[in-house]
Amino acid sequence: MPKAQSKTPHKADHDNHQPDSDVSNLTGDLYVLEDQVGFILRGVSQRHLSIFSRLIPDVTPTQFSALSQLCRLGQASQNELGRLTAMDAATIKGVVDRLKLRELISSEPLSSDLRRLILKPTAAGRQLYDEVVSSAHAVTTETLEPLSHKEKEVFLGLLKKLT
Amino acid sequence: MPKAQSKTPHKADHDNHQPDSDVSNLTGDLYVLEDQVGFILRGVSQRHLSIFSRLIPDVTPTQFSALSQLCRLGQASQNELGRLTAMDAATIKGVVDRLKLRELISSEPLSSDLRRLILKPTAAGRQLYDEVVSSAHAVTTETLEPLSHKEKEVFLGLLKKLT
DNA sequence: ATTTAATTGTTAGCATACAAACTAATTTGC
DNA sequence: GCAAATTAGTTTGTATGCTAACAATTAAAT
Repeated sequence: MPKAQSKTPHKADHDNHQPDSDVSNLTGDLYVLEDQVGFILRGVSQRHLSIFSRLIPDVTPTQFSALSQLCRLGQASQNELGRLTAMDAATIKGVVDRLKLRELISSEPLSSDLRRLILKPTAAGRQLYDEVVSSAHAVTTETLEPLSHKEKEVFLGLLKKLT
Repeated sequence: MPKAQSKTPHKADHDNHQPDSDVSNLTGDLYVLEDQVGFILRGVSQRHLSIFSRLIPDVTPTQFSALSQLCRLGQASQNELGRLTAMDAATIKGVVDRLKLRELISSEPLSSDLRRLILKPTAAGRQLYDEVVSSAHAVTTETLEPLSHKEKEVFLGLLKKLT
C-alpha cells in the first residue's frame, strides 16, 4: 500500500536528522513524535485556530461557541452553558466574563434558584453572531479543504468516534 | 438530512429550550456547533489529554514531546527544539524552563554563537524518558481504541492531510 | 428536622498557545 | 567596513483548559 506522499507546503525546512522510517513500532522502543496521534491532533488544532482567527478576528473559538449556543437557545445558566460547549466550570467562567466585559451577553441571578446565573445574548451579541456565522461555516470549510467530499465525510465520522 | 439531537448524555434537563424559530440567524444559516470540525477536534484533544495525564502523570504532552526529541537527537538549540515540536519561541521557552527546573534537561550557551542555548537531556531526563516511552505508545493506542485497525490507518492518513 | 449530599459559581495555581515588542548577536548587502 | 536585515531568546499580555479548594444554596436521607 503505497502511502501517498502528499507533502504539505509549509512543512519543515530543517534537516531531516533521522531517515529512519518506521511506523509499526510494536516493540515500543522507538518513539516517533510525528506519528503520535496527539502530536498530529495538536498540529491540526493549531491550523484550525489560525484559520478561525483570520476569518473571525472578533472573538475566539470558545467565545463563539458560547455565544452561538446562547443565540440558539435564547438563554442558559453558566454551568449549563459550559456543559453545552464542553467547558468545565472554571473555563466557562472566564469565557463568560470576557463576553460580559464586551457586553455581548448579559447575566442575572435566577430568583427561583439563587445559585444560578441566567445568561442571555445582548442585542450586540446577536448582531455579532449574525454577522459572523457565515464566516464560521467558512472556517470549517477551509479547515477541511485539503480533503475531498468523500474524505470529509469519512474523516468527520471517525473523528466523532474519538470524542 | 435528519439532524438527530442524540448527543450530550450529561444533561441537566431543567429547561425545555427549543431551537426556537426566533433568535438570530436572519439568513436561515443554521450553525450546529456539534457538527463543526473545530468543536469536535477540541473534544478529541480533551480526551487525549485526559488519557495522557492518566497514563503519564509525570510530564505534560508538550514536555514529553520536547524531552523525546532531545533524547532522540542528543541535543538542540531552544528555538530549534521549538520547531521540531511545533511550538513557537514563547511557548517552547516555558516548556524548557519547567523541564530545566525539574532538572530533566540542561542548557548551556554555544560559544560559536552566543545567541543560542544548547539543550541536552540530563541522566534523569533520559531515565524518565526510558521509563515512560512505552506508556506514551499506550496513550496513542488508547486514544485510537474506538477505531478498528483499518479505521485507524484511514483516520491518521486524513488527519495528517489537515496539518 | 437536622444532617448529609449534590449543585452552582468563584478563586487560585499551573501549563499550553499566540501576538507583539524588545534586546542581543550574527549575517547580509552594498 | 558597516548599516540593515535576520535570527535567538526574553518578556508581557490575553485566552484557553485543567485541578483543587471553597462558599452558598438546594435537594436528599434518615
